[in-house]
Amino acid sequence: MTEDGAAQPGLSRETIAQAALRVLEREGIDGLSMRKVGAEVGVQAASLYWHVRNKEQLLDLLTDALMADAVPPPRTGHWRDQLRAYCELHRQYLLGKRDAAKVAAGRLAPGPHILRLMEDQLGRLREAGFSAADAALTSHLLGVYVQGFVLQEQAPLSATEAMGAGRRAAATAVGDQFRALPEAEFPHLVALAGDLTEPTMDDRFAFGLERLLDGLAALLEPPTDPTEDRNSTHE
Amino acid sequence: MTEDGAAQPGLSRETIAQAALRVLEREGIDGLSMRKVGAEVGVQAASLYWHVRNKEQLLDLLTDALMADAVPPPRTGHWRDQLRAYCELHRQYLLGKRDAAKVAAGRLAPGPHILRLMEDQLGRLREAGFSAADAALTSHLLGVYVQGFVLQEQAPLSATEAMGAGRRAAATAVGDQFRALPEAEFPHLVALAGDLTEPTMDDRFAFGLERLLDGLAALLEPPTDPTEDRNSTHE
DNA sequence: AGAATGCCCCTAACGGTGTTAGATGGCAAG
DNA sequence: CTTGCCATCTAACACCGTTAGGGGCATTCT
Repeated sequence: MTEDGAAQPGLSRETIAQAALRVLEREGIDGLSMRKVGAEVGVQAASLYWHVRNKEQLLDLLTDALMADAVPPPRTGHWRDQLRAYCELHRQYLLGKRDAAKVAAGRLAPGPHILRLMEDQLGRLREAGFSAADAALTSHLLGVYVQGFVLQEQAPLSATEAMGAGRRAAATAVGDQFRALPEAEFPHLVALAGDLTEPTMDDRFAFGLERLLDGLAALLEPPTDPTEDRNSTHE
Repeated sequence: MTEDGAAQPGLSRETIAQAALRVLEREGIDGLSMRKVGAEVGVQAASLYWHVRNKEQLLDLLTDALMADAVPPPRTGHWRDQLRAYCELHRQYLLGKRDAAKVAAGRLAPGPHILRLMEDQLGRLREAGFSAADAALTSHLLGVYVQGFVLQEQAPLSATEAMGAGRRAAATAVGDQFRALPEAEFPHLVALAGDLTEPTMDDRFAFGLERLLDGLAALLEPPTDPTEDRNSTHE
């Protein structure tokens, strides 16, 4: 009854996820509705419910599809460089897709693509010398950091940014806002207004990442003084 | 015309934010609608738009209100202990309010309560000896970590958990799911299934936090070898 | 061959959503 | 008394996720 006739008769979860990906890129997460995804695959919205329990599950599929074409960094060099490259790549993949972080936010979707990446990362951690328990905890930790960071990075700067000002202009506007606070009550916010707003997102990401890697390195090669408790997890 | 008559004639942004907080606690973020918030303050939904530009701005207000009764830890002891207490408290406050992390996710809402906490935290970082730039970056970093972590922590475990199984039971179910993967393709996921699913959220949070604090400590007291580049930011 | 079964999509509808436009009442100032 | 602003109202629009039930089409069973 549809005018075009669906291209492929086989309408699978995978097809739907890729259609959702296209709609997401075009309309953003607020414009991603079941009706539009249905239209994208040439089908009524209600028909999607044959393949998918509800929208939440579709978003789970979409989250995994976001990582479909992610390829891990080369497996050479120091573990620290590998891990850094891994996290930077993860960030770049999220930034590359519209609203990716918001889609994936607080979603535990162990689909095939995400499992593939986890497996790869765990292998590197084990090779680097981390214990089984530490490797597992570290993998989770890095995932939390990258996701949490990009989520904040992709967020609009409240009222300022949407008005057409660029990211950088918006940042200085926030800086002025900090500087305008009552100095008696917020001395540090006033004094550090520049430091809080000037660093680029790349700077911030690198800073946190290096701190994390330092902390992990300390875990791998414990300090010379054996009396101090570093709260490491031994297997 | 309303049957009860609003308690207070003064209907301010603050009043609305607190009403939204009550609705959030009762219905969760998916049940938080303008109509329900309106009903909570004894007013039609459309009337809220006199005080608030749109729902997004109401959520900004709500995000700040979430931190209204947060009180920073005592200002005594090692900076490391203070910072740890700070992050644990931040996590506890988020966990204490229903869906708090989802509300605050990817939202830059520098309201009065959040500004108060930032100011306090920056002061401690400066006292600990961090440079202005490092203090600013560190504050951002810790915020990202806690928010990102709790966001994941408050997320439902996909299909498993909603069915009535507890958090712990759901975790072991996910563990079995990992163990059931093809061992040739996912050797580490199979081997580390237990390590990945057994740690409690408290364990995971503490692990990441200690790594971060280690990394920050290294930044504060640089290693003896001055040739190595630690990527610290000097002011 | 004919019947039955399941798959996959359809139409129609329900209750709810955010948001806007315009009318309405009350209260303060000129 | 009138003017005008503030704050709320009613009504409506377009859209949302989701469910119920119908029907065609292929395969399989008798």
